[in-house]
Amino acid sequence: MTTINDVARAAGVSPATVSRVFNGGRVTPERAERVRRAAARLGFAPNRVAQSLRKQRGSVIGLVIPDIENPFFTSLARGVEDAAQRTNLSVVLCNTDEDVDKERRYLDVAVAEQMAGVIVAAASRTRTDLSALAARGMPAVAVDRRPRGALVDAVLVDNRHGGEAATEHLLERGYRRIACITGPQGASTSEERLAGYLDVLREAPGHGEERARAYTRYADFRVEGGRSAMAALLAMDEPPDAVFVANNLMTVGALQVLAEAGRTPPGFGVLTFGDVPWAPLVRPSLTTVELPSYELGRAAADLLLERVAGTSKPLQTVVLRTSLRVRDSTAGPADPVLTPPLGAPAPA
Amino acid sequence: MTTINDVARAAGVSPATVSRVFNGGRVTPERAERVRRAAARLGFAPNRVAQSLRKQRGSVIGLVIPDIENPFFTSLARGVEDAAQRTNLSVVLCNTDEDVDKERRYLDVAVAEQMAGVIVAAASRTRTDLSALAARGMPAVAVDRRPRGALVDAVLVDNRHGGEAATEHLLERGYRRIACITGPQGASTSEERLAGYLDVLREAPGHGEERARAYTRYADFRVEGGRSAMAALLAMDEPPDAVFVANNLMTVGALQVLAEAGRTPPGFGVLTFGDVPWAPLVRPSLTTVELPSYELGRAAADLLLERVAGTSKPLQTVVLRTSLRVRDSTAGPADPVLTPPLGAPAPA
DNA sequence: TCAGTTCGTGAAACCGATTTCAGACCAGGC
DNA sequence: GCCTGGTCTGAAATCGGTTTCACGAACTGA
Repeated sequence: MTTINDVARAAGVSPATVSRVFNGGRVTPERAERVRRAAARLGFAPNRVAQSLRKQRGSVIGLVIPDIENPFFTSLARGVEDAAQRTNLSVVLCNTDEDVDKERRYLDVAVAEQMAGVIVAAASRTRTDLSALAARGMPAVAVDRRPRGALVDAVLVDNRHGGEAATEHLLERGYRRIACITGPQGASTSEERLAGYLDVLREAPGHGEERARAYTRYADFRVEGGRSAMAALLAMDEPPDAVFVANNLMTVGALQVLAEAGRTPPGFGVLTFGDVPWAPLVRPSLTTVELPSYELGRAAADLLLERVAGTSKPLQTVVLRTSLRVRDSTAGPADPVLTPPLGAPAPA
Repeated sequence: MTTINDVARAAGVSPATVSRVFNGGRVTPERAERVRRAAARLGFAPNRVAQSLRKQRGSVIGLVIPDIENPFFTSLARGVEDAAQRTNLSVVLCNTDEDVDKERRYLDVAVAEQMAGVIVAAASRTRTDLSALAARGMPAVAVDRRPRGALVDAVLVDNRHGGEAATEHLLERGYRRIACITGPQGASTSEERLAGYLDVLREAPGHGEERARAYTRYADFRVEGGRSAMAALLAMDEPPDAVFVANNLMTVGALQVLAEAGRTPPGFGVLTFGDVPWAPLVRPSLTTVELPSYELGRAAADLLLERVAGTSKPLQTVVLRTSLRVRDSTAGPADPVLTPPLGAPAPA
């Protein structure tokens, strides 16, 4: 390892001068050039560990996400990375597996490694604790989910609006018994998406909140949870004819169960929240509430970079909109006799 | 930040003693207890940056992968993480996007951050350069792909065997014109899988190497590459009736094109290398050469941890076997009159 | 010409741990 | 009583940078 001292000796200057050359201090051009040449010749690259120790701040930012296998988060990660790329900070990914303990360990590592900052998609709204970071003065940005009481910047999705748009769409297409499979109770994302669903059905003639709640199932945002929730819905006395599923993984589970039961879209309406990757493979194509996952990461990184640079702006919350992408899985119910879709010709 | 000095003062001992308490030096039990209590009371956690600087070795290991959106690598990452979990090392993920420059930057970061070691799934066999790591004495393990000439431990997959098994299976099921979509030329994985395919067809009556090569297309391991390769194959004068696709993403592209052309499995045989996630959604289910992705990560981490611990074993290469998982997409050709599947009754 | 700036520079302190080294202390053997 | 050997301890050096501080030279304006 060639150090700053080696370079200094080779260039006939003091280490302080070398440091100044690389950090924008004032150095006469002639000396600076000598230093640069010596550095290049020796293949000098500053030891980031020593830098971090002295500056009391590292040059990596941590991105803490709950599920690396979910394309939503990988796309988000890509957004973060692209934003960081333009600075000299590197991004490292920490996967918590929705496990609060694992998450806490990673946050401890972030502190111990003196990371420049952290972007956190919290594993739990109530149990994720960002206060240790704040106490150490480490900038943090919450993304997708805002942990309760955390005094941090946040970049969120307008989940409620997404839930409303989804439900309205299913109503318009003539589905009569619209179910909802949402995530765990207590997760802000699931609660909000559910709230959007309830908002719409509460006011819809023939539906109402009570009925909507009867058609609601809580699951765990995972494939298996989607399976069992869908199975439970199909086992009802009066099973639903459409379902709004509050995340992409659960949709996969739901689709499996539907296929096994022979109830395929669009006869049985399926609308999913969040892009299902490989969606092009699914027949019929899936109507989706699209999440701006990449932009979410991008925006979070921009916010964090500002804080790292030392801005003293008041805390911000940015909310990004979802958009409904209509495809074939919600074309209309199998049995239009009972419930003609809007604008459909009357049955013969 | 409470430091080792704060703890020392609070416990009435020297910093050296505090360090010894936490690193297994000899300290009288009574003092050790005093130190531990003081540390707990002050919420002391050693500053990893300072540790790294002094020890000349950090406590994170870098996992450098080419495509974080590919479930193969996320599963591999999980294997690495689980193995590291049992030590006090943390894993950070670096996504290179198959981009050699980005990869080089990450490797530089690994050196500058004095990481304990790196596990690399190389972006390029010829252009990925691990020598800088070796020069700095940083342990490295190549996984899935071995960069040319790198003197490192490696954990690989028996791609050739997988390619053979796949091709044999398609032959046995009665397909007559078996194509292969493989990855980029020069990538060891694509070359080996192709080699397995050629091995089998070279000896197969009615096939032979020349014909097999005519049915071979090189693509880029991505969805779009799979699309265009499949389209090119279908446009041939005598299009294939089955395809062996050398990775999961390209299979997605190929399936799209096949669906659009109305040529669906198993009438058109499709066999994919590597688990397609969401595979349960695809009808018919896909016959697959399964890759031991998790175990790959696990084994690579174990190897790396040994090196980090300072073993002086000679370099190792571990090769893990693939296994053929037969499902419905290779049930037999659409037109068994021409080519009765083995054991099928003669057509009436 | 002289006081007052400004600029460039290197010596030295500093970040927070680990580790070496030398000394204090004690027990045991002669 | 003295020497030997072992154990425990703290002072100080060290890792590789950044930053403060003081100093000398050059420049400015009167």
